[in-house]
Amino acid sequence: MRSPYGLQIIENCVTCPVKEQRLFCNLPKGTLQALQAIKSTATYPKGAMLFVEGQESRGAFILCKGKAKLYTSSSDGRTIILRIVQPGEVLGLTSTIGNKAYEATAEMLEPSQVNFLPKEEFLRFLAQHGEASLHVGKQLSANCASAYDEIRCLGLSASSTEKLARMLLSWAAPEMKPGTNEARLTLSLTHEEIAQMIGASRETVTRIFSTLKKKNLVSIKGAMLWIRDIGGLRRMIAN
Amino acid sequence: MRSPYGLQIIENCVTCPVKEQRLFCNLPKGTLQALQAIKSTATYPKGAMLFVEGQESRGAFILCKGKAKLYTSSSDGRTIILRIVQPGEVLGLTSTIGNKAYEATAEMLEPSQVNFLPKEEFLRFLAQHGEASLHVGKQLSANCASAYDEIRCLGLSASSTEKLARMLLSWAAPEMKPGTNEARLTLSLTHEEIAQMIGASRETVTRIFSTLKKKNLVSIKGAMLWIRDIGGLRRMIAN
DNA sequence: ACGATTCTGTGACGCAGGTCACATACCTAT
DNA sequence: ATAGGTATGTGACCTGCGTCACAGAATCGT
Repeated sequence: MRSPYGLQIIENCVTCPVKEQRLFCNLPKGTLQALQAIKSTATYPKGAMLFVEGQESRGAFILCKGKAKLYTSSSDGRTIILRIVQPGEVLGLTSTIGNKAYEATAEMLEPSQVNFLPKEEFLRFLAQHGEASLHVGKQLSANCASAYDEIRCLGLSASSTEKLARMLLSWAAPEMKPGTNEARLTLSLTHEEIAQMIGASRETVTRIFSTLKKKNLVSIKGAMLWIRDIGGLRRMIAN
Repeated sequence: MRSPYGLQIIENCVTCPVKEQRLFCNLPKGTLQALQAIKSTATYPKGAMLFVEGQESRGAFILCKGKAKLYTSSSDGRTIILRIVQPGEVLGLTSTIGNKAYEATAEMLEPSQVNFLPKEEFLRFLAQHGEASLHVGKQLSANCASAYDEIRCLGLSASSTEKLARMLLSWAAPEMKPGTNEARLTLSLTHEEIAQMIGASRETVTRIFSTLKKKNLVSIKGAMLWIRDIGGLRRMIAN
């Protein structure tokens, strides 16, 4: 089946072709069947919001395809991005488990497929499937780890340049083969959004990219970012 | 039984007088007995470290009495405090569940009692007691929430004054009776440590406290901090 | 009770980066 | 193409706060 936005839908969790690579979805068959029974699938366009900060939690969302950003804002318009959510991760888990209001807003960065798990059914499902509780634990644990990484980035950096370098390196990490001093990655965020991840202004991000290019540490064509000198970037952060 | 440092030890989890008020310890009797069987109790002086960032995780620690700080440092000496751990909370849970190295250092702020749960036994215990897994989830969920709060504080604040105001208000929150415009609390952290929580320098913290006193928003005698005007403090943060 | 640490308070100085104000480049739709 | 919106690039200005350098207070250990 095909949805709007040209998205190929994954209908069935049990036969999902990529479940093994995923933090939450890699469950035994019986458990997946139970999950399949309570989930409902939907697709969203870019810019759609799964939930908004402060809403009472309705349940959790498994991101099957696409990307999302999770952010909070202050009333004076400032925004900080808590994390970028990748396929296979679960959104709204903290609030659903803790039975609290959503602590952030989830907005799609691309056309995406999402499986919704209503709170009541999901909690009942967890109570009956100990295996799944463990996966919830692992997902929450990963959320914590990434939150701590962000705190490290925000708190330990002496300058915005350092924060940006940290970010680029953390993005490059998955693509990096040991031995090479280069990495290629497509950056799907705008300078504005990058600024919101590192707690800086949009102009500062633009300026830092300029000086990085000038120093031949990176080069950019369109959405393509080449890191030419990973060692050089590393030397910019005091770690 | 009494330990060094004049600490009255809680020997038995099953008969623990305060377990109900605690996030993790409020478990059914049978589960608590199983927990009791695998835990080992120890006491630590101020300054002792339960674990150090980067060590392979040995297990989780329940803080029964006392307080601890959880922090990471960069190699150039900068330090950021991730959170202050209160009695009844579990330390090292993220790393133990995620089976990764400890992502922070845990250091006692006061003489403390700690129950240690070795990794293997703890994971086996969780597999056998679904109820406990839920409590683990709740603790992890609380950890995430507090990490997100810290990110909000670091990222959304326009100034260090705002960050400090946020911190004071979050500390005051539990003590506050609705209607009053005052709160009293004892601050057990040094200016240096407060600075490490909000990502500022020690001098800045001292200076901000000076101006807050000058504006009659707070007053300080020794470790006692009176917030005289909660509304005034709130008006300092853009939220 | 003693010095020895460890905390707190304050001045002087410099610069990183926020803000404002534009100019230009890039998409997307009609 | 053309236009309207969004993203990027860059200069000018100014201020918050980090750093250094001390001095006084408080706390600790023996």
